[in-house]
Amino acid sequence: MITIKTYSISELSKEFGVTTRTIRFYEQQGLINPGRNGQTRIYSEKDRVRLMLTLRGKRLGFSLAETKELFDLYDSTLEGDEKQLKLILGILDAKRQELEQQLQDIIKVRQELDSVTDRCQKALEVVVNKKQKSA
Amino acid sequence: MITIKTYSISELSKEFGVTTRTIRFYEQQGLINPGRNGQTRIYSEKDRVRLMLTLRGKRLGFSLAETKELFDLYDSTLEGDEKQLKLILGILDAKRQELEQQLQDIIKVRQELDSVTDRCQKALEVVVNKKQKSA
DNA sequence: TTTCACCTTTACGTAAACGTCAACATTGGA
DNA sequence: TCCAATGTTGACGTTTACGTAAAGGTGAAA
Repeated sequence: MITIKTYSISELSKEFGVTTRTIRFYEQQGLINPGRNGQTRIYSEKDRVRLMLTLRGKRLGFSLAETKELFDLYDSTLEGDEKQLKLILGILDAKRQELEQQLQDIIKVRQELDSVTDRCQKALEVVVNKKQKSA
Repeated sequence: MITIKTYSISELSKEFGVTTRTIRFYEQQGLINPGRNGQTRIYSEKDRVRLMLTLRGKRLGFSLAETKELFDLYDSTLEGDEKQLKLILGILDAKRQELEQQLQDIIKVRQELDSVTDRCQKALEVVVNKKQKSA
């Protein structure tokens, strides 16, 4: 007998630190597609992964619509015709470029943070020195 | 005579591809602080840089409030006392961790994009092969 | 059996980040 | 002189991503 691991909404909510409202909202937006036991939602591993991916996208500033688009693309790769597949490849490439831009942004912001930290530490030294002298 | 480079709102709007409404909104939120010539706003290089940084932050999913916080931190490093400076250093560290998380996210999403691309290209090959055989 | 904890739907509320008028000032050219 | 471009301040509208009740079903434990 094969048993497939499933999750309740509160399990997922705890694991990822989001409210159940959020999870239901993502379903409403077509990002996840849990099964049902009567009225109650049952989440599969696939749902869990998609939730994870959705949250990861969010951290990168992806809108839910963008993430859904990627999910739909993923699903459609199995049945697309030539034209469709080439279109998908194009979109994927655009996303990759977006990510590259973000990577560059991160590097720059990191530099800026470092520079402010430096400046801050020097200001701190000055203050501490003054305190020592006055003591 | 020293001349300092200034910019009009439309110049900046064109350079960065945002509407003038957006620039005025950022001012209202305290992110930039242009001078005035009568009623008309005059933007300095500092304003231009801050606009650039704000937009960069946006691409990384920073809220305007967060970016403003960083600007305020930057400004306050020049006059902070010890306690204040240590607090700032703490906040900077938190931001750095956030950036690290984002970097990890980007790497993972990039992998996922690559994997979908792969899958897509293989599906494309299958389609193209079929076409050749039928020809 | 009642009291939880946990689940559900429906629906209105809200904060952020602008868009989109409206109505008006000012300024450099034809 | 007048007009088009560019600027200004409100102020209301819109989208996204949920928050927050309200009102109720369900199963297990006490």
